[in-house]
Amino acid sequence: MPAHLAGLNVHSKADAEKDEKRRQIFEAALDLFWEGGFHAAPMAKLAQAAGVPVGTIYRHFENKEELIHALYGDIKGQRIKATLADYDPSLSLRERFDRLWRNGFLYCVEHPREFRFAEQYAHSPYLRDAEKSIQSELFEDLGRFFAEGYRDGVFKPLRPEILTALISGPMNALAARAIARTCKFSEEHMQDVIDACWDAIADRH
Amino acid sequence: MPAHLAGLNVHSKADAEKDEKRRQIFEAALDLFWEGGFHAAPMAKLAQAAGVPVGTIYRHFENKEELIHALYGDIKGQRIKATLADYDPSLSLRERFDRLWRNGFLYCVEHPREFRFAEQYAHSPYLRDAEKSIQSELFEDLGRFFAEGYRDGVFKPLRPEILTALISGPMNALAARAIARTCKFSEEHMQDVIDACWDAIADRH
Amino acid sequence: MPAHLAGLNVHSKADAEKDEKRRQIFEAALDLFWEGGFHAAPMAKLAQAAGVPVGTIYRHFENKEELIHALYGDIKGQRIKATLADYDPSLSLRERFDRLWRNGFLYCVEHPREFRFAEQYAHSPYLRDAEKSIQSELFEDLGRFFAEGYRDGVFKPLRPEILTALISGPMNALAARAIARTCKFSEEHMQDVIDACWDAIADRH
Amino acid sequence: MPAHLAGLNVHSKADAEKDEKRRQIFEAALDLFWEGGFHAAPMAKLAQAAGVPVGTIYRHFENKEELIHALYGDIKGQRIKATLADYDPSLSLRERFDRLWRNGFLYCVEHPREFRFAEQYAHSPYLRDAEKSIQSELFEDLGRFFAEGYRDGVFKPLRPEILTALISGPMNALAARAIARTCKFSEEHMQDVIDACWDAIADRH
DNA sequence: CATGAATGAGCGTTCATTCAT
DNA sequence: TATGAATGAACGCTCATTCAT
Repeated sequence: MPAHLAGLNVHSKADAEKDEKRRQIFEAALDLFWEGGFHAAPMAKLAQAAGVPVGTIYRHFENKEELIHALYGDIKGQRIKATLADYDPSLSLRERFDRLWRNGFLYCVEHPREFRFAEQYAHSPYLRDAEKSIQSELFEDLGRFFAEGYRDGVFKPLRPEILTALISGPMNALAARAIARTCKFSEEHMQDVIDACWDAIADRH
Repeated sequence: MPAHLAGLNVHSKADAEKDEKRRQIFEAALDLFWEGGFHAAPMAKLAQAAGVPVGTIYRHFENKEELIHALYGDIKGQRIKATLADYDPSLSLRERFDRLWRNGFLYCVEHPREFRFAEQYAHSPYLRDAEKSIQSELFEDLGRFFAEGYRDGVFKPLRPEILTALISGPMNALAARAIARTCKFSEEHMQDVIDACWDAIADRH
Repeated sequence: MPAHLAGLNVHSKADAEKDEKRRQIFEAALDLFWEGGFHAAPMAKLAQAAGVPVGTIYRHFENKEELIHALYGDIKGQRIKATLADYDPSLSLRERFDRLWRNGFLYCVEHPREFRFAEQYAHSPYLRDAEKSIQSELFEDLGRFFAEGYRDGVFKPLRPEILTALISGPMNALAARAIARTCKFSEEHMQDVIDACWDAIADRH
Repeated sequence: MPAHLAGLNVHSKADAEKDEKRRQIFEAALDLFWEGGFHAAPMAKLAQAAGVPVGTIYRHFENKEELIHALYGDIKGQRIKATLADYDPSLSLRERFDRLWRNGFLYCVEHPREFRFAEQYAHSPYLRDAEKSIQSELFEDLGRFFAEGYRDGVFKPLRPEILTALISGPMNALAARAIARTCKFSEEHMQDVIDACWDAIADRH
């Protein structure tokens, strides 16, 4: 690679290594947090579990708190990405709803460490700074999805926060149960819940 | 009180004082937990805020963890009690549902410290022992309420955990928002949400 | 008992009760010290094990340290008493030696709690005040025993402390082993050791 | 040292520093334990006396108990080493016995802090794990010494534990006295005691 | 006199962060 | 730049002793 183009490269070898370290630290954190919450993870233990020296963590994150915020941001992004993975605007609203719910729920159930951490974080005093870290581009599809539902009179004329609560409230509650009991919901159960959530938000006129 | 009845009194003066201390400690804990979570409340600070010496806390609770478990149990009981405060089996299922939801939601919104603590606890690694602390008598009414709904075909034939998630999921999510924003939902909003939750669980055949 | 003689009674009923309490406390202390040394015995635990209220211990002993000193004095007295139990000045020196050694050793082995406590005490910083608590009358026989041995040229002309060390040194060391291994020395073994100790102190000219 | 041999050095500079710290901590512990036993030495005080921060102690020893065990092991090794310092298999058994006893005794008397600590430890509830820490190689000479004595019929046919008790029992008892009184035994006294111990173990047929 | 709940100084230990190498 | 030993404030908890009842 010519020297004058080096700067254009988004991912140099050094960057790749940096990302790799970051990933390792996140993984180690998820493992330790899963086992015993934020407290069960002293930085030294975290570093060892991640296979990096303690000092290295501080080169990637200003301090423990920032590491936690960053991890939350990362997971939030992943969850949204997974939720929208196969989003197809050409499908009907109802079909899109099904997919979105199913995707979101499956992400939680298939990423228990991530889900549990996010729940813990979201209900802890760390939450404050959270809103900043949303990758807003990902929300565009969701925004259009809601707008369409309102426009066509398919959704009840309730504030978006309320619709969101009617959807993600049950989703999170059931994901937590599914994880705690380590028994996956059957496909049929899941469809029942999706239908129920749809009933909650759909306007029957 | 006649002397010959003194022995029948469940609460002696000493017991009353003990309860009073317990209350003070719980109150101090709620204040400090509200401000900064479990960590922001060292036992010494807690003791000072409660106006008791450190050692006294340990006469009431085996250790910090048990204090937290006990506080959760206490709040859980309060919430259930508040939810069922004016439960009237002679009302229609729908009317009872409205009251239950409203009562539960208002308890959360009117007891933000208690609600936030309970949410934090429920999503933390402390959760494990929680189930034990349920005062099961209080659940009897709720049990009958669900049973009646199933029997009459008013509720969808879904497992009770699912119905519960469809009700308390949105309730908690909205209470958290209401508290965080420190703006109460209007009466009208609340009724909309109750209706939506009813739609989620009600069987339309 | 006529009232005017009450004062002459060394042991009134109250005194007897006092002794009984004292005994209970000593017993509880020996049990707890045996299990885990001085530290494993908080005053509250001690009181509970003794079946008396905490305050009562402080009516019998100024503080924990004095209780320990008193217990040591008590045991020291018991051991000397047991050692001299069947002392008979009319026997030969050698016969008396055998009995003394045997008695002393058996006291240790048969009172492991007392022995272990005394050893622990004697090698701890508590020792300082110990010498005071000897009941000197009991030593008279021993004093005469040694004096006789020196006078008749049966014992080596060494300072009494040295003779004592030559006798009680091995006795304590072996008692400790016997207790730790929970296997009693056989009669034959014991006689061998007594003979060896005698060889150590006896002057062969 | 030539550069190509540097790697062969068992003790790097860092190791040397570590040993130095360890020594400082041991020294401080001996000073404080001498003055008032295990209790008179809170970790903070210990750290200050050793001239290191508290945390540093915990980098060298898992906890206070392990520090005490390690100190005991260290002293035990020193004592054995001192006892065998000039061991010469070509000397007669009796000459070797004299040297061993004298060396052992002098170590105690010349290292009063070490001796007192070891005695305290050996009679405390800590003892349990002690046996592990013996440097067994050092015992080889002693083992051969005893074996030779038995083989040649010089020693009484008693179990080694008994012979040991007959030797070290008086040694420790006298060392404790010598230290407590801070008056050294004269050379003559010491020889008398050595002779007495020899009489205790030697078989006269 | 008898009681045992109350007290709070003091303990052993942890761990986020720094900085000499 | 990379490392991980060093740091010490802060924590949860204990327990000898007191004193109101």
